[in-house]
Formats: sequence, structure tokens, C-alpha cells
Amino acid sequence: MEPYKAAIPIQEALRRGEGKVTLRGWIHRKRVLKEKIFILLRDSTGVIQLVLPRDKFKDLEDLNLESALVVTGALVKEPRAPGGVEMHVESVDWVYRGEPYPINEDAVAADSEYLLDVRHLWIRSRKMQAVLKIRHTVFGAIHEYFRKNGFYEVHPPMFITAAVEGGATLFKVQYFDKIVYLTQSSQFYLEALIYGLEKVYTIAPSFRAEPSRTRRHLTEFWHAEMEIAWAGMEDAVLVGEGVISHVVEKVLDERQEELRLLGRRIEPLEKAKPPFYRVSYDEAVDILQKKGFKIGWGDDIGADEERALSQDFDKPIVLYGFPEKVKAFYHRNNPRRPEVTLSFDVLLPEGYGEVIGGGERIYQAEELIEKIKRFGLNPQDYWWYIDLRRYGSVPHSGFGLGVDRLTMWIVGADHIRDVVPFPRDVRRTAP
RNA sequence: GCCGCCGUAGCUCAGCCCGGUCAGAGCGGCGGGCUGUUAACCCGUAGGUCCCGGGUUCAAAUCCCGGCGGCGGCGCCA
Repeated sequence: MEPYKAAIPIQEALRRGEGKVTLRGWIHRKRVLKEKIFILLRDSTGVIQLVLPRDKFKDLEDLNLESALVVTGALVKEPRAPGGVEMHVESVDWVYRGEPYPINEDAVAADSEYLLDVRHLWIRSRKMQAVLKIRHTVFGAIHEYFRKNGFYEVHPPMFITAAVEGGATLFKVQYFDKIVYLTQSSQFYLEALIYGLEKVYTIAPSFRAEPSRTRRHLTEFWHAEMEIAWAGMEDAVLVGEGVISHVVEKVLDERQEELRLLGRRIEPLEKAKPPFYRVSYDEAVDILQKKGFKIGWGDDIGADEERALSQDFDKPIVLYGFPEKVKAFYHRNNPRRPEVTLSFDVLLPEGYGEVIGGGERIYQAEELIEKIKRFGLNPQDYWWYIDLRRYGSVPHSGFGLGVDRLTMWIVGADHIRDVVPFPRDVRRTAP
């Protein structure tokens, strides 16, 4: 049997605190003293201190960080050891000698750009481990919420031929002898799928060729989208509150250790329970004007305004009822007040901003065609989307949730790149 | 697309303003030391196309022009 097959997880070793066991992992830290070598060994479950008599393991003292090891020895409870338990190593059963590891504490402390250049290595760090474990829980909790609430998971295409939002932000792809695009939202496909399944959701990548240079934009991001038949805007808002609060609850329940390692304050997370604050666009304009912003009714709410708004609230805000011209063409106008749409955004607190955009869709063909024209677009480009309105159309609503943005807020990251293993932005496509 | 900032050792940075012992520090590497270390510590040592090109000058990392690369913010959005 290969020696590494006998190993137990480090977390399990820390729990036992005694007995002879085999461990495997990577060298997280190493300190060589006159008579002893201390090694902090890391695996996916934790970190434990190894103690090796220097005379017996002379050939190991020059091991570089991140070298891989399989060791056997006795576990001992030891207050001087980080974590309270250490292993007195008796034999080293397997070694892979790594070259000098290029990431050091200076680069980490500076949160350097370099960490993105060596991202393929940096994802080994305890910080990235913690973030990626939380990300795993976030995705799982989204699936869990939708499935428990009667939604079917569906899988729309990534190659498309018509824009959802307009057209300027699509990535072109050579597709045999023609050009197609990468999807920027699965919404239109979800709208088609409700006529069979009524309540549908998907978690899929969306691609946007926007040259955005901000801490909350990527060119490739994970989009959790849902659509429900026989539903108005308020129904979609309830689902949005439901899924966010469920995800947060799940992370608080399962990822306390990771949140602690990341130094995340959990009070703001604990407050994210429904109902979120409801603020109409009209009220928001009032609030902002009183704060001294130069904003008139009909203007869009920019990033600074969004941040200022969220400062007044200690949990997520549902901003609703935007003017027609600041939202995409497919939003249904309020029949009682046609100048505003039945649209909403969910804003995260602490300055994190928009995480959900959604609302009720136009369900009548004529109204849709008219609005497409009013927006200066060509109805022919949306032929099948319009066609959906010709055969038993019903009121329906949905939203798109930025999963990376949600994760960013949950872990308290400064940049959306910090929560994605291999982020893609306007310039970075490798590693 | 618009505005601002940056580029010096493998990594993090100082030096630039006011040109002339300015080729520097810490980490990492290598060599040695050290009574159990907690990002260990101490001593020694190797390591650089000062982003590239041009200009000014007796003299340029430093000043000027152009280019390339990177970062942050806005707009747009999730």
C-alpha cells in the first residue's frame, strides 16, 4: 500500500490529540533550531505542528515551503503548539522536495498584484482555502433553496445569437463559419422554460465584454437566475430575500471557522433576515437630495449614490420602481403609473451595492414590440423572445443574482477577484 | 470610453521633488549559529537591462518626450 493511503485528516488528528498516526500534507511553515525542526503541516482540513529531532532528520532541514510530506508519529497534547496538539515524528514515509516557494509574507501583507500572477499557487493559502470553502457553501445553499421551493434547475445555452441587454457588451466567438456570442444572461431562455416548468432557476456563467475596472466587476461571473410564471414583481422580491437569507444562514451555520480565519464581522450577516428594507425609487431620490446629491427624478442611481443609500441601512435594501429609461426594455411598466417599471434591485449593506436585478417582464406581444422600438432596438433581433408572447403568455417575474458579489459581501472581501479562484477581468486571462 | 496613480533584486518597497559614493533595506535563497519555535531570531553571503526607446547634460533610476505594461475609480451592470 502506498504510504499516503494510511494518512488521516489533520483535523481528525487535532481532535484525537493522542496515539500513533500517519499524516500527509504540505509544509506551511518551517523553523529549524539547534536540536529540533518544527514544521507546520497543512492539508485541506487544517494545520498541525510536527516536531522532528534534528539529528535524526538532518536531510529534511533544507525542505522548502509547500514541499509535500507523509509522516508517521505520536500525537501529543502540547499547549506550546499552535492548535494545542503536535506530532512527534518517528518516520518520514514520503517526500516531494519543492523548489523555493515564490510567495512570501510581504506579498501577502501587501495583498499584492503578484498574488494574481501566481494565482495557481496562491489558491493553496489558508485564506483562499477559507474563501473557496465558503463559496462552495454559497453555491450549495442556492441550489438547496430553489429545489426546496419547487424550482426546476434548467440549463440554458452559453452560445447565443441575440443580446439580452443591448449588444455592445457581447463577446464574439468564431463558431464554425459564423460568429456567435457568449451569453450575458440566461433570462430569455428561462422565460421560455416557464411555460413548461413554471418555476425555473439556473446557476451559470455570464460573460460581459464591458471594460469595467471596479472592484465588483468581472468579465466572467456566476449568475444565479430564476423565473416564475403567474408572478408579479413582489413575488420575485420575496424569492430574492429568501435565497439571500438562506445562503447567509447556511454560511453562518457551517462556516464559522472560515469566517473567523478571514476576520469577518458576522453582525451584518446575522441581520440579513427578511423582510429587507423596501425603498421606492421616488423615496431614494428624496433621501439622496437631502444628503446633497445632485440627482433629479429620472436620473439613474450611480455607485456613489448607492453607497450613500446603503449607509443608512443595516441590512439589504430592495430598491424598486425605477423609471423606464434607466432599466432594460423587457421590464413591464406599471399599468397605474406608466413612467415607472415593475423592476427592483437588491443592494447589499456595507457599501457592497447591487447584487440582484430583476422584476416583472412584459407579457403582451404588442407592448413588448412597442417598447423594443421605443428603445431604438430591432424587433427582428428578438423574434423568438417576442414569439413567446404569442402562445398563452402569462404575467411572470424573475431576477439575476451575482453569486460572486454575494460571496464577496459574505466573506467581507475588498475585491470580487478575491472570491473567485481564477478571476477573469478586462486584462487578466491567465492563470 | 473618461479621470487619476504606478513600473528599482524572485517578492514587498526606499531612493526620484533638489541630477554627482544611489545600486539600497526587509523577506526569500545559500552558509553558519541558536534551550520549544509561533510570519522564530542572530551573523555572514550571493542576487539588479533601476519597464523600453529617444532627448537634455560633463554626468540620468532621478529632468523632458514617446511607447509598452500594470493598478484604482467612474460610466455600465450582477
